[in-house]
Amino acid sequence: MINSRFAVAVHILSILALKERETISSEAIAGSVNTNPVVIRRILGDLRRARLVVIQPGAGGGARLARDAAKITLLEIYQAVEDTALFALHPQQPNPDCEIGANIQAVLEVTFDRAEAAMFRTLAGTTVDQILHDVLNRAREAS
Amino acid sequence: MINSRFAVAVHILSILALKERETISSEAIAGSVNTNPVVIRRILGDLRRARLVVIQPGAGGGARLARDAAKITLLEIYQAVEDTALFALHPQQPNPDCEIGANIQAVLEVTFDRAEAAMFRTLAGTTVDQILHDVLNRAREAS
DNA sequence: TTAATTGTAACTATAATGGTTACAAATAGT
DNA sequence: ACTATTTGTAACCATTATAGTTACAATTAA
Repeated sequence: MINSRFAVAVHILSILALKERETISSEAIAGSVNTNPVVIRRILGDLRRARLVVIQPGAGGGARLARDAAKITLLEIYQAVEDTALFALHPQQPNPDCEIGANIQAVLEVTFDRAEAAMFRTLAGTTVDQILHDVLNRAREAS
Repeated sequence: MINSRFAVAVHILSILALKERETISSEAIAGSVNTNPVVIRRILGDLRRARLVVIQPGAGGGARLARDAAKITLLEIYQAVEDTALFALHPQQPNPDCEIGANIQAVLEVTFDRAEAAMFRTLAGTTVDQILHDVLNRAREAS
């Protein structure tokens, strides 16, 4: 299972998209996500390194989007916060003296890459802007 | 990251596909996977419950495919050994008093389901038979 | 100068993961 | 009936991942 950092990262960027041009503190974001501000700052660090947000340190500081929300895809967010491959191979190297053991990992890698790529394509087809609009539509319908 | 049980399960079924109609013990499989037989038996238990293998207990017992390797897809294997959703949501419920917090999870679920479904479609397009043939082709090329 | 804020290290608690031992139950072969 | 083999599963262990927390130096606005 892909951990919650990705879900939280999308949440963070949706907040920044809503409050465009404002600078939002990790504490304010933590209030919406319902966690500790340090957890948010760690994820914001990944997003900053991926050039998705700009962070202003010091008093009155915080984060804002580095570019328009319509130009940030979920794939970019995923790659900013996840570094491992989607599928794990064997915990130990299989037996190289077995016909299957010697070759299964190379074959699985190709298959796994294809499956991961399919998932990536759908993430690349959704932007932060779209997420925000879906969220606001739901908020409107609920009221 | 999806754990190694899926990779090992595909490995197991490839062995059973190679030794069609034979009954293979968890110890023999463990020798190829390079792990403890109990680890194999646990995964075989999932595969049996999913009706992908048939297991013969007792002396001379072991596992064999429940049907032709060309009729077993990687998606069936994935669903046999994985029970959680691909993407985790937030560790804690987001703040329901925040417009974003109150609605982000419902929106993410839709998006995550689409991404997962795309991955599933590619897994459904590959069979154990194809994996086995790719493995054997590599084995031949390497010799 | 002060207060607010980030960045990061260090630590904790909990859960997931894979491996191991142990043993009852089932079964084949004699 | 006896023996040897094998599965199924519980119990436990070590390692790693995960998320949360405290603490504090560095940065910055006012």
